[in-house]
Amino acid sequence: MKKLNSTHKKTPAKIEVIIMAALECFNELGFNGTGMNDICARGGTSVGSVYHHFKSKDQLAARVYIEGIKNYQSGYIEELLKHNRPRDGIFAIVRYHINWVYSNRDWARFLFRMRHEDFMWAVEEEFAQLNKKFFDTVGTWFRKGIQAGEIRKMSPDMYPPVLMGPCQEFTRMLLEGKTFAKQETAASELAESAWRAVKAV
Amino acid sequence: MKKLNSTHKKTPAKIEVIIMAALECFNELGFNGTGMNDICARGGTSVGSVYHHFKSKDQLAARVYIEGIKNYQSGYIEELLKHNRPRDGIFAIVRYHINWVYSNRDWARFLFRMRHEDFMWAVEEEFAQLNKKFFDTVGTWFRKGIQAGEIRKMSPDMYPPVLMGPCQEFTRMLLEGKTFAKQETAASELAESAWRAVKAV
DNA sequence: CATATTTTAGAATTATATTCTAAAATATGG
DNA sequence: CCATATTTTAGAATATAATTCTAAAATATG
Repeated sequence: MKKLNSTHKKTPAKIEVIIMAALECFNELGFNGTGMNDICARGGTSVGSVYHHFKSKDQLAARVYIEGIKNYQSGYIEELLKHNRPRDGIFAIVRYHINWVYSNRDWARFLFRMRHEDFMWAVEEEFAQLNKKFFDTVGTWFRKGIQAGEIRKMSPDMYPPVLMGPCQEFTRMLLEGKTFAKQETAASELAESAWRAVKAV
Repeated sequence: MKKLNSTHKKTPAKIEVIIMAALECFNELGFNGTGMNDICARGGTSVGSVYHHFKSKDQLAARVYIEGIKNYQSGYIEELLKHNRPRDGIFAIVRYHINWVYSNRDWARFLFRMRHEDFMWAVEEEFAQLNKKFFDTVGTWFRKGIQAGEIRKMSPDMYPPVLMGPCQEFTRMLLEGKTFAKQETAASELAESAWRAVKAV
């Protein structure tokens, strides 16, 4: 009559509820402004329950972050791999980034705001792993274009900032309410800029 | 025999000591990881004293931020105004940004990490003011180049991200230990990229 | 020098993240 | 379906750390 490590059927759903409640609270009240109370209230659950599923407030926030970054990265890779020519790939990922932020504002806001929070140490290892895989894939894709002479040579570390820096900054402004530029305009102008910055000619 | 609002001679020095102690603690231990205790210990002062000069931990952190951003922005403007040709100005500010980060790591780390912290609401107004003045000045400078046809036309909101986004991302990587690129290499490659992205031809 | 004001110090208070205990719910072998 | 080991929930108790408070010390100025 012994059982081990089984898990109740509704547990994954409950965890998801807590994560979404946490995401909303953190966005509305900030990390420090959010009490475990607030999360429990919004998720319709109890302190004990939350602590049963998550080791700490930090762990919880970190899980939220991982959830978001996974979604972003997987879509990014999927989009990139649809294309072969450097120019097409660059336009695609810039567009992807901007669209993703426009249609996942809550997640995007959380990812931007929390990128450097203390609690990220709670998932340092996992986060590094995700990033490594992500940058490896992207790097491999771009190497083709560089070797084919379609993308100009720079120190390898410069490509990510040059390509994605502008959309990062633009979407940051967007989420801070500092710009109301149209999605379409932004996407095409930033993609064009990125392409000019790296194309070989 | 009545006096009002006078201030002891050593007060400004003390405030500076507290600010530097706070900067170091926050960088080493994170905002939440830092106790008022830690700051007092490092600054050789007492809780009561710190609270006499700063309304709260949030206020203190926010003052540190403002101190740092003022230094960064004033140097930036000074550098930009030394130049007249768009290309020269762009090279100068990219270089300035990178050099500033290399030679003010502590401040830079703090500014990056804390940009979206809750406590920034404590100085929202002042921060907005600084940014407005900063962007106005920069905007005015660039408008010349655009009108002279040396810089291509884009939505106005795109210039800041296109010009500074790459160095922002690069220096972020630098502070996270994700790159060891040489200061000189980074500066020239990123400046060149920025110039290609916006030049008219 | 006298005294109003500012500054310092540290104890007391308050707020809130975390731990703990026990009850309720659930899964599974029989 | 039953018995029971395990997981999950709940909320009270505890611990930690920010903030407030009170009084003493230091300082500026008429």
